[in-house]
Amino acid sequence: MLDLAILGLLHESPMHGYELRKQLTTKLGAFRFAISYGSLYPTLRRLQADGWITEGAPPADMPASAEEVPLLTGKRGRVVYTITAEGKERFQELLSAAGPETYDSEAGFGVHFAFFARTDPATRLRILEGRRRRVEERREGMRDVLSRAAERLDTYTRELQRHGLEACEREVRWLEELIANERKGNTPQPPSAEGPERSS
Amino acid sequence: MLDLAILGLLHESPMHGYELRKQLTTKLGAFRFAISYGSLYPTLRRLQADGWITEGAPPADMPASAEEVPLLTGKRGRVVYTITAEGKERFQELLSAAGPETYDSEAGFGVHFAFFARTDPATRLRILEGRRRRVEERREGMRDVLSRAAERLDTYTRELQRHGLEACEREVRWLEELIANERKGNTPQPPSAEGPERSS
DNA sequence: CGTTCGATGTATCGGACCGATACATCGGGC
DNA sequence: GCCCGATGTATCGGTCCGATACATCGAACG
Repeated sequence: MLDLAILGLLHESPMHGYELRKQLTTKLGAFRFAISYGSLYPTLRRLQADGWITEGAPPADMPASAEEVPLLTGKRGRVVYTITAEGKERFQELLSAAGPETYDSEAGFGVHFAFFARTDPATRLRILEGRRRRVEERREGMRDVLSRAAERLDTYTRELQRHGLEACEREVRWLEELIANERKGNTPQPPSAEGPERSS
Repeated sequence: MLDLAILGLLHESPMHGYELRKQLTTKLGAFRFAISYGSLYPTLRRLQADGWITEGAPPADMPASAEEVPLLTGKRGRVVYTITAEGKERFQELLSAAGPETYDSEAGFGVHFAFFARTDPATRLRILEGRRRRVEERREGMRDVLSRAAERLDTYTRELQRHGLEACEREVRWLEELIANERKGNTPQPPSAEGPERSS
């Protein structure tokens, strides 16, 4: 899961750890995702041991990134990680492997979703529908609590449930829009201004 | 954090592990919280070693729960955990200790919030404002990404950010309602039907 | 000119927590 | 009589976090 995120970011451009972490928290952080160095560096070393990334700038057979690497590293920069060809294969493999862990955790879904542009349409749909089902289950659970046991809850607990339920309902609606868009054309969000959420 | 949750639930009524876990995921689960047995049982043993809970039914000086315990256990039930007097003190202590870890994690905030009915008003306000500040920071981060780097993101990543931003904005609004209510009267959510969120 | 300070950068350790798993018992359906 | 799903206790390996310790760089300030 962290593997996927790191490989995906390094696929776009080589980076060192610090920058990598920033991108992880900003680009993928929307859906609750913040990785600490205590996870990042061991993972980087493991990815390196498995041959999916290499330490040091691309070894001259990748001149395409010659314009970007210096921007990120200066020359004071320390360890720059670059994805290998095997790493790119591994990335695609992880992208398609959308098991239950993809839907269950916020972070897992967020990371997969962030790389949807490089995911094949069938997998995209599978992930979105799996996620929707998962959130619907959560929603039903909260509805049950609120309808069947509301009088046994104090005001704060009830308000907490109400807010959680509302968040679930919004997410389901969001997912349904995305699924509908996915089924129609491939274009997920046609350039119709920035206010399609005003429909409700 | 898990300590607080367990002590709070056992404060209401003695329970065994299985039931405890169900309550943890339903009552406190609204704000993302699901504990596994791999955390629950070691924590129970630690709480027991520290003298905050005891194994076995309440030792006869607590006849008040005589109606509830059999409902939960039958007589086939195994280990029933009961909070001690020291445990109740510890619970109050943890309730008031609202450090940054209270605002930072979803789970931490959710658990504290669920016990607001037993938290003093000053602490309630402190927690709500701390949480609001935290979510506002997240929100600003996402706004920056969307306004300053939107053209560098693909459609899916942008949509992910947009959805995350919207969720943050909703949560801030929710927190502000709660804070306003907290400042006015103590009654957090007066019985004005169930639709105060339609104001927007 | 030095020096202090915040941003950048690499790295590790203890511990919290998860996910899977193993087992055992109970009530009820077939 | 037998199996099966819900209830119930417990552990283990592994993932990830939070705190921390460093070291370097550019800029601000006296």
